[in-house]
Amino acid sequence: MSRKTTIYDIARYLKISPASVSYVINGVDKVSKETKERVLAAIKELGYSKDTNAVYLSTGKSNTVALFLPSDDLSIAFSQNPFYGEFLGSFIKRIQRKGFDLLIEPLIESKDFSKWLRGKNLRGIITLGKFPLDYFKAIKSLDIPCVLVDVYEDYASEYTTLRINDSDGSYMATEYLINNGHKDIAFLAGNIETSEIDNRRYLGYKAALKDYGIELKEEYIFKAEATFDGGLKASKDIMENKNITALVCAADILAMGVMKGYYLENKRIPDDLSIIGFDDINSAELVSPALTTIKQDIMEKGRLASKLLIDSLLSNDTSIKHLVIQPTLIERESVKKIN
Amino acid sequence: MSRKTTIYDIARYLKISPASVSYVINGVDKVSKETKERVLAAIKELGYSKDTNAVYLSTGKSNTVALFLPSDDLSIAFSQNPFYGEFLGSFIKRIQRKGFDLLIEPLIESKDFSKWLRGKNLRGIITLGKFPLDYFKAIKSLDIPCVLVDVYEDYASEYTTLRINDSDGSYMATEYLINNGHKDIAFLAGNIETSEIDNRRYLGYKAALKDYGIELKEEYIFKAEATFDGGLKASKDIMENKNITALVCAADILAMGVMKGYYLENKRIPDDLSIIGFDDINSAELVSPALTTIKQDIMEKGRLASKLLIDSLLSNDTSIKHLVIQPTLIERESVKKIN
DNA sequence: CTGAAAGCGCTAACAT
DNA sequence: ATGTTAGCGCTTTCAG
Repeated sequence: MSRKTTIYDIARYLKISPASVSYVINGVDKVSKETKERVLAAIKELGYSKDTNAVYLSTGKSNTVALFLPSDDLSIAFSQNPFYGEFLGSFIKRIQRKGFDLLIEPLIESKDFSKWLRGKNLRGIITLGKFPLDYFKAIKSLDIPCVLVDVYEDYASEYTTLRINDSDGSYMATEYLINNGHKDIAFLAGNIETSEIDNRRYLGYKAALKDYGIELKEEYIFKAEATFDGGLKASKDIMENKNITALVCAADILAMGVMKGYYLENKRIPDDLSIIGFDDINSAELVSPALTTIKQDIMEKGRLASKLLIDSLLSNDTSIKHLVIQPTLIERESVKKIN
Repeated sequence: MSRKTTIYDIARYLKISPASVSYVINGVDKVSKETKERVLAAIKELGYSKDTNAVYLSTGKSNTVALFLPSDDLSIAFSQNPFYGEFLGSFIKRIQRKGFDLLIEPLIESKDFSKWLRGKNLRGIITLGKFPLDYFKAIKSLDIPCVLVDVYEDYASEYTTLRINDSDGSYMATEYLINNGHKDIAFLAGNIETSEIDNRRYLGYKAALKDYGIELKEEYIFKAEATFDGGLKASKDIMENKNITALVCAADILAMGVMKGYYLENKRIPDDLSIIGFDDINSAELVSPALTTIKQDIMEKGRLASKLLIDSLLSNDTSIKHLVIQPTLIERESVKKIN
């Protein structure tokens, strides 16, 4: 494999200066039409392509954007949470189309996070989920475009953010149940106290009940570890309360655990319990009955995230923006009309 | 934000030469213990970190490894195939631990793929799935370490490859069914003729039947589009043949489609049909009944892929290796013992 | 053991 | 319109 072609090779070949070559490559309008064409031809002929590293070194501007994930173990993160992969795919597509490279970084444990970060020479940053405040501060001190996806803490207001409207989502879910004749509607979530997302989803449930004049019963609120097994365990408790006809879950995975619990007890969904999930994960339409759920459009999320970042990258506009995505109801088979 | 610290800053600060600083940074044994310590201290104090771009420019060796995916649309690839995300997570973890950066690239349509590739200055390459031969040739001409994951075509033998043992997998599946008393075992796959993976899975099924003296019946072989809907459609045909008691599917997603079909007809799995899948995708344990399946360990796959690549990267050993991963049977609820 | 200096490929003044 | 040249930050001979 021969050495790669540089602008010097082209310049020598054409007996012109490297600068001229550089100009045509970068579309700087300083060269005659004729040389421009000759250069373009030579580029093809000699098989030239730009060395991005050299460009960076010269301009000080890298083309690398980093995506930070809130896990120190990427393999676990991606395998347990299909959301990451989907978001990544949607995000990366557009970011690359604009000529940026994407680096995927786990949440590294490091005192020198700030220093480490600086050494990366990033052009922009996007984070997914909750990080220790220190990390955000370090990112901020870099003074480069940055967008925070799915962070709900107070300090997020100082950054450009993107998230979905969680309370609207569970409001819709609850309302849908009510419209299907349900009054005894339970709610199942991970932890309303510690998870801001769960809390917001709870608030939507609560608001819907209130708006429809249905009393909120303390004993209709269930907690579980936010996993399939958590849902499975919770199903036992839910079954015990014979009055409950419907359940809104703060996550599909919980809903599926509950469905499993009912299946194992030979009870039927939606006959014995109407159930509605949240997220619309891939499995939601695979299970039987297919899960009615609140969909958060992850592809859309990825698209918006990249748009937010790219706009800021290209325009050097660092003003703070907050985008909220509206979820939608996906009607499938797990809710039964009663009365 | 102040300019980043360079080795010159450190050198000036310590009144030594940049070269010495470079030496200690790279562990070149040419500096006195004393200056070494002073440099190390200064690095901490001044907050220095290496500029990888400059290193590359100087040495010509980049630290970037690229992962190529066989889709021009990454968002679709990742969302439809959770496998990608999981593999990525597992792979990236180890590759980063060794200090390499990972670039994720879609299958770009380009006459100049070869040229484009060269401009990326990659240190190593890993591909996932099937690509046009031209692409592999271009990669090969780069003469850098490269590992092909899940490619079954003949030319793959010229590269280092990694795949699972598909025929063993379906052999195990079929054998398991036989051991559970089944004799009338159907097989469902995407397309045995065009997909080498499907073909191998078919071969394992066939071999198991033969070894156990069960006649292979043409009418027990079903074809479907390799999707959930494909499985759903195929379920109708399978139901019609009342003799069939069990089914081995070449993919979990197909199995789930079939399960859905049975559910919609008010038939029960595994009572009306025992079913076994292949892959162990995430949903496999979420559905009811949970799907018994052949697991291909994707985390393991990612780990081995990174090991293969890293070994070759660090040792400059470009000898060709072929690794085959053994799948395992995951016993769940979708197979019933009969007789 | 330490330093000077050339050079990696490109950009962007500054000259011509 | 085109050429010259000084960096960007680092590595690496080659001298001292």
